[in-house]
Amino acid sequence: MAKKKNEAPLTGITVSKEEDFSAWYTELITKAELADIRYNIKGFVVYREWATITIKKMYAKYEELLEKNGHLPLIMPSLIPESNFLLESEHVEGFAPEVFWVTEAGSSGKLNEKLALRPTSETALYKMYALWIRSYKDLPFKRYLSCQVWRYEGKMTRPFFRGREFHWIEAHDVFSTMEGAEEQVKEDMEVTYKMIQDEFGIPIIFFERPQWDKFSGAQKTFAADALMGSGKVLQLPSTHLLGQNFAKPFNVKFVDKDGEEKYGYQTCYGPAISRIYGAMIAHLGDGKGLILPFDIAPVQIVIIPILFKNKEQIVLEKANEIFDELKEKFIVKIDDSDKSMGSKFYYWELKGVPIRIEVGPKDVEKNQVVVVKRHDGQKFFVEENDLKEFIENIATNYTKEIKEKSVVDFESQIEVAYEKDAAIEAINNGKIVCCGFCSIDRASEHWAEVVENDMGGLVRCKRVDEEKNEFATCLICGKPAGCTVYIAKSY
RNA sequence: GGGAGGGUGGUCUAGCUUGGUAUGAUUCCUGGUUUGGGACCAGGUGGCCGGGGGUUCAAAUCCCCCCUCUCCCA
Repeated sequence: MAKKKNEAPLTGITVSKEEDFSAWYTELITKAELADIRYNIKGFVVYREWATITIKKMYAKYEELLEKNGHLPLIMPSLIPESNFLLESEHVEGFAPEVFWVTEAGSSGKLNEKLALRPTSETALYKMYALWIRSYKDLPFKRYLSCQVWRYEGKMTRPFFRGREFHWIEAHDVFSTMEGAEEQVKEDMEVTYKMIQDEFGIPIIFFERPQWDKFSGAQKTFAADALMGSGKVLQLPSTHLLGQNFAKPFNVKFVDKDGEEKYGYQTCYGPAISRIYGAMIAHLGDGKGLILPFDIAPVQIVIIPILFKNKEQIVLEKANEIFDELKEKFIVKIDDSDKSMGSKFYYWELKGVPIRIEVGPKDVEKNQVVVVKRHDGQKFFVEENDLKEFIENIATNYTKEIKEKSVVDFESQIEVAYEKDAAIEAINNGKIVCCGFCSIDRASEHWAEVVENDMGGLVRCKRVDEEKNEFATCLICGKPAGCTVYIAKSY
């Protein structure tokens, strides 16, 4: 960050999001008091009150929908014995480099068996699943946990986006057939659209990841990429078809109708709420600070009394009246601190409170108030008698409005490329490239490395919502194309 | 994984080259005057100068190690 010298710190944001995203994001985090990065372990940050309230609400929404879809909650230990962890070899290989290990305890010193701080909970849960699942009548078996996980990230960390500890939900489901598992993957994707796009206002597209980029131990991985504008994408939730890859080593078996013992078919789904929060504030925020969806804002309405000498009393009385009228349905706050009016405006805009109500002496005289919407700055003079209905109306539409504004026209960001040079140019122009590619099997991994090195983009791979294959040859190796893929820069 | 730059009251910082009482602003607290888009006056609180070691009569400053943050590139 380019530090400003000798400048009194204002509460507001001083750099534009478009000109310097990193500096903007850092200022937002600090000044809106979302995270405190002064906790002295690399990659670990403190989530402050304002962020925590919203994150808890996001969890609640997600959990409600998962439970509606038949999931039950669990709380699992955060330590996993090494012997569990080693059972599925591909999984171990993928996660081993990132695991925090607990090797010592108390004054007695070294532990007999080292314990992993869970980087994800498959190897903790499936041991238990093997004990709990007995019959086809137990299936489908759908459980989820809301927890934190630890991964020793080598990449640059950034609050909420990427840390060595993050907060997520993981759902782990078992089915008697492969078809059941495949249906679950589709349900996971629907849930993702509903939450991320409709509730949190972030536009996404699902891709089937290539074999070399899938979840370690999965048969297939489907991952949502958030479209962050300017062609860059950010991976958000992914859902994984595990098939019987884990069921066999963990012995997740059931007795079927025909009396035979069979292995279950599994899926897992992992929305990282902390990262979704980061993506949300980054995507929706503006030069004034946060913009939040209505339901998950820590404060939904702030009432600001404008206090003139000798008229404080009538204004405060009116403000309290309005507060009482709205507090049943909404989270309302009166800011009657002795700061000046203007600095209160800036402060609550920074905090992303969706609705501001101003009450001044003039308003009291006219039996009206001033209502301002945070996300578009629209200002209304509202008759006192109409206020409740007016606010309810804003509340209903607020999130829809910010979603519509934030939906990126995906098609306009795509550029079809038949030549590598054209593709490189398109990537450099901030486009997502659509092109032919040899295949998504491991054999093609080195061609993806070529893409990364020569083009600066990553193969996000096959789009889930289309099945086209219109390219004759692979853009990179020139052999017949096996599929149509998308290539984009990534955060 | 590679590179660059930082860490001094809560925050932003001056001082470091050339070692010698820690600089200013802001926040916060007290009192007063104010208030339709970042108010003002007066007084006050607040520092193991990121941590450890070394050199020195003397270290924020010089040397070594560590921690941590930010940014850029793969």
